Amino acid sequence: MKPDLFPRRSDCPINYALETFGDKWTLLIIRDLMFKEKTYYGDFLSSNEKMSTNILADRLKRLEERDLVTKTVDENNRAKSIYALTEKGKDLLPMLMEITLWSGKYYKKTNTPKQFLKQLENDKQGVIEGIRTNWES
Amino acid sequence: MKPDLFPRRSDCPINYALETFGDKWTLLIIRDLMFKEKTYYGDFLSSNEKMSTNILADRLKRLEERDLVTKTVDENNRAKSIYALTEKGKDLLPMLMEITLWSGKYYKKTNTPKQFLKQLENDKQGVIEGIRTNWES
DNA sequence: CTGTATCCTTAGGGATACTG
DNA sequence: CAGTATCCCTAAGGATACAG
Repeated sequence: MKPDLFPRRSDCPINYALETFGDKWTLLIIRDLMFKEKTYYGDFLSSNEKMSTNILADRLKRLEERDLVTKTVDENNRAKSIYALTEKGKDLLPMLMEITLWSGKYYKKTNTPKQFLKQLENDKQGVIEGIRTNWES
Repeated sequence: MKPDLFPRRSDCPINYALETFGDKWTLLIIRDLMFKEKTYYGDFLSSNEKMSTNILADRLKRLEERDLVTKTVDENNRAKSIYALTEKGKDLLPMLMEITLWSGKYYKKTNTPKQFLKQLENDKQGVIEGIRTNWES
């Protein structure tokens, strides 16, 4: 793994996380990779939040630089790339689950089904498959 | 509790979280309130990340609007205010712990002691006191 | 010291055109 | 479709002055 050689405001772990994915867009890409099995450039563009192409390209590049995401050529269509989470990226799952639980508790309009939040609360391990099948677009 | 009446890009819970505290500064204030028991305006300014006064004022206002933080007059010195986490704010603790664990695994320079990360891993509940005593500034 | 306000520069990001 | 590039406006935010 590449060393992290980006300028930092401090050595605080919270700050490290913020400087790695702390903006209004990056975590949406992680979400799509983790829960929606999106893999192509166009997949990310089609999300509800409507991110623009320059932002997407920029964030994918940053995620690659920070070793959260890999970019490989699709052998079935060498004109496009497959984006995938690294171990470092996949390890954000527990954090994403906690975020989902928190939002589920306080954001009444969340599109995550109530019974699914309950299931998440009871079994925080090994739920990624459940997430993938239950998550609404 | 006030209803959430802010414009949203989507009803996704991850997106809700991003629109509530998804920027490079807000979570640092939450961190200071949660782990360092900072309560005054100047306390936040003195953190390592050196946020400027206009940013701090703006973020504190947003956090109040979103019911993560309360602002009350200090009866010992009525010229200053005491900032504190609401239940909604305190409920971010599990997420902050997961962030700390993740950064501890991948950010080698983190100032969080190794044995403390191990303790956090083993006992994710009821560790707030431990965090407060072990956290380095 | 607690905040607010202002000035000003840079970064974020929407729209869209363009290339392979 | 995948991805880059440009145009241009707005938001973020550093520095600093100022008021209570």
